[in-house]
Amino acid sequence: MPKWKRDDRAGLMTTADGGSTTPAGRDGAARGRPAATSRQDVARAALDLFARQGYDETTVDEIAAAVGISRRTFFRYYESKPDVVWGEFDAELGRLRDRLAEAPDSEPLMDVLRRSVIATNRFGAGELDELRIRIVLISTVPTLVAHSAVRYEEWCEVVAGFAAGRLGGSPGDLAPQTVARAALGAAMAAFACWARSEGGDLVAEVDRAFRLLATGFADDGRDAA
Amino acid sequence: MPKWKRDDRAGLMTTADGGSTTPAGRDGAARGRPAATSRQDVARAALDLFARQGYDETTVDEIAAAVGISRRTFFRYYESKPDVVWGEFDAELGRLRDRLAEAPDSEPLMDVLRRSVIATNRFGAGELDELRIRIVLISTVPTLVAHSAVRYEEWCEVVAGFAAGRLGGSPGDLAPQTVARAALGAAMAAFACWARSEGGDLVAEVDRAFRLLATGFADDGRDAA
DNA sequence: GCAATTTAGTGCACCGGATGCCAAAATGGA
DNA sequence: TCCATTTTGGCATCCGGTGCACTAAATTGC
Repeated sequence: MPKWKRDDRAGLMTTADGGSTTPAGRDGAARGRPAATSRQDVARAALDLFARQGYDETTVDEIAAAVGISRRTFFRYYESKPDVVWGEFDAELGRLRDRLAEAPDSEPLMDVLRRSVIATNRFGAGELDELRIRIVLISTVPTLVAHSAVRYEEWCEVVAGFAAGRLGGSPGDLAPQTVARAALGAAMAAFACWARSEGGDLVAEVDRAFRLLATGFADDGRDAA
Repeated sequence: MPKWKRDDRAGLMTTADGGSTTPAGRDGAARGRPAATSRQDVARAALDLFARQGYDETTVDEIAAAVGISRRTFFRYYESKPDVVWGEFDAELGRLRDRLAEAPDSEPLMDVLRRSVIATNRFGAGELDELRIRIVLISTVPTLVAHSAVRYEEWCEVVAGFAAGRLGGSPGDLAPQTVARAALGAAMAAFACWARSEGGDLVAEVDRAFRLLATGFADDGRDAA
């Protein structure tokens, strides 16, 4: 039995770098050798290369060279090349989970969902340019589209858990799953549309998409509000 | 303006093996060297191995050995390892496109969608076992979840095209995109639920999911019909 | 000032998927 | 028999990713 390599990436943390081996996970008194760079710096260099020469045309070695670390070290900052584009997704997902949990029971399911998704995606004006680059990459480069699916799966689990609490039954049941995956679809559509267009408003797009979803498409798309 | 460099694997055929380099694409008079095996045989051997020892634990070399071809030849039958699990998806997608196009304008959007998705997924009793294996793999093995996203993207394009025709505007607009991705979500939820449970009815699950979606979730999930 | 400890970085070997290239095999037909 | 045609197969190569052993730099306590 060779048994090289199992997948076993089960251990995901809710907050960014939850005490793992990743460097740059320090705040106060720095003990051992200081980190040569930071996740941010790596991401900046990588995104820059991606924008200039394309994602698939940029090798990990190039990114590593650009920030002055070795290839091996790159993989200590990010688990994989696609992860650079996703950035601090884990933390964001945790915030979404919290918001959903804190919502009052009186508030309708879809309202909570729309409000929470919007709230976890409020970005400052300075962040929007980079966000757009990230989203365009994620939604157009096949390699990234593929990798992203795993992230979306985590997102769906969170939403399905919340929906199951509201609708009854377990998160794996059809209704919560349908709600979760449809909500994901709405969010993806909104983000992609925003990223592709020039001067749009992200929040407005997300809002529209979720209201469309809540109303249902039975009336052939004449949306209220 | 940076160039985003698309992958450019655009050349996908609608019918299985539309004259590409893939072997086994012959029907009548065989001229050159005969193909050593068929896509079906490769798929059977591969799925068998996947079921017994797991997807990630099965290498392409093992599959190739099982059907008695070389590793290199395997990649002529299937573009990639995940593609084996997806099988003849391209053909199915083509049929969906046709059905959507043929639907009468009088029929409501969501009805057409539900009916067409169900129609393209009617399987004989003998095919259900294999289908279940495929779907369980696709929806649980991370590698396959990832790869599948690219296929789903193609599916969404077809549905968005149809929705744009009904709603007006271009397929890239928010409304058609939201419809398409939400529909995809419903379909995925239905398939996954069916595959995980034992004695369920696939058609019934898809029907339920799409009706749920059409109604909208605004009323907190008390579904009609 | 000096070990011990802690943390980060590095080099190397190796795996597995995927691709391009070219030669070898197997067939039908002139 | 020789040729065109088509598939196969081996080989080299690329790239992402991982395990392992080892080195480098900093802090703490003596």
